[in-house]
Amino acid sequence: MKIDVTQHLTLGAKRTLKAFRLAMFESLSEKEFDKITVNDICKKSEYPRATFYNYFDDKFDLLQYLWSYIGKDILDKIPRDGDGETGIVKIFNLLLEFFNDHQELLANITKNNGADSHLWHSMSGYLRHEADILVFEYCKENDQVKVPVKLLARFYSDLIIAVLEWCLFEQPEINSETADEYLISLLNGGFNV
Amino acid sequence: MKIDVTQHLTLGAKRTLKAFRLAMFESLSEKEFDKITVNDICKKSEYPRATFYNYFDDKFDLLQYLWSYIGKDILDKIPRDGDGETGIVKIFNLLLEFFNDHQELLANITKNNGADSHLWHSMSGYLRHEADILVFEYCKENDQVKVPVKLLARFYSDLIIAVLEWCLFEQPEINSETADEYLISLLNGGFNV
DNA sequence: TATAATAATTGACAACTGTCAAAATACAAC
DNA sequence: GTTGTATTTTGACAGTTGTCAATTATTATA
Repeated sequence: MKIDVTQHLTLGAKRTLKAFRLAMFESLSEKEFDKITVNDICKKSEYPRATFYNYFDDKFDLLQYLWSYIGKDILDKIPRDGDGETGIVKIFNLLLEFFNDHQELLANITKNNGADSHLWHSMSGYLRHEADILVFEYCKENDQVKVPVKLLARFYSDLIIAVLEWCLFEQPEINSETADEYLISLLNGGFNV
Repeated sequence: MKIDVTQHLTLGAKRTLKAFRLAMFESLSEKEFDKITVNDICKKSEYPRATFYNYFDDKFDLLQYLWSYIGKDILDKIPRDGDGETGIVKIFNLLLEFFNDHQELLANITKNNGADSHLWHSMSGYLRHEADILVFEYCKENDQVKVPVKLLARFYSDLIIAVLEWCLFEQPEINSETADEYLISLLNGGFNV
């Protein structure tokens, strides 16, 4: 990203960002990500290529920005002051709920691409990163563990994404109670249940 | 990959594959992956671009092939008939040992790129995939778990890669006993130790 | 509202990408 | 060895990428 979207943005910048965001989102429902070119985005948004590169490094960068824009909705709902296991389950449930409420977004991702697509990897990478930051806050308090806190947080965010992926792609008809059971089972170690 | 390297290869094909493999490996120690172009690889290997595209889809594809070629060494050492927890620790130890024995490879990866680089993601993605297949075999036997076997295997392979990454990038001076402790702690759930 | 400073937009450029169909080479059967 | 077939190699092409320095528009201040 060439500019800092957390800083104050002029009207023009907001307008341009919005146009690129929408163009990418629309393109994603039309063809697979690999086939989308910066030219496509520019034709759709009616901006010349050079303008695109004033804002983004490349199309991957725009995608990342799109996720973070969409993701704001989820992140705002998550309580900052959770406690360990409960907090993790909470984050997981909010993510699962988010995708249930945004079927058309999930459809876009799955449409021309599977769970192995660059598209999902990009989105799940973003979610994992955000989850990692939150979980780290939860773990910090807990100092009677043998494992470094940063590693522990990574472990939990990996787990959240793994179960989320399972629910979205392998078992879409799953109910949220079973999903939570899976999560908690793994949280307590798989072989020793 | 445009050809099937598991089938019989002619002398010419082997020669060409080797040239590209070595060119990529050498390039990786010279500059960061993002900066390496297909042209660079072709200049180094003394083949025209079109020949490159007869074998690989793009430079990412060549990289993937390079990992699988290098990875053969590790995979061959891993026992196919492990049992649950012990098997997972065994895989982890072999991976850690492999990187200790191949410092120069790890140096290449780390040189112009961190743990967040495309380079390491590509390699760890390959290792995770291979670990997943092996772990799945280990888990299949165990039918008293509440969680789907495929999800369980994914969970364990994620864990192996997470601890491996920790050892290689965050705590390179770690001894293998502590590393195993971390792994086993997480294997039994983090909060409940 | 006039002005200076700042930010956004632009077309043109050189380099890189991936794909042909044609040419050259290697291979197997006789 | 010669022949015909299959594979490998090749140069040339059209399209895409990312970067300039120059131009235009927008903003804040007087």
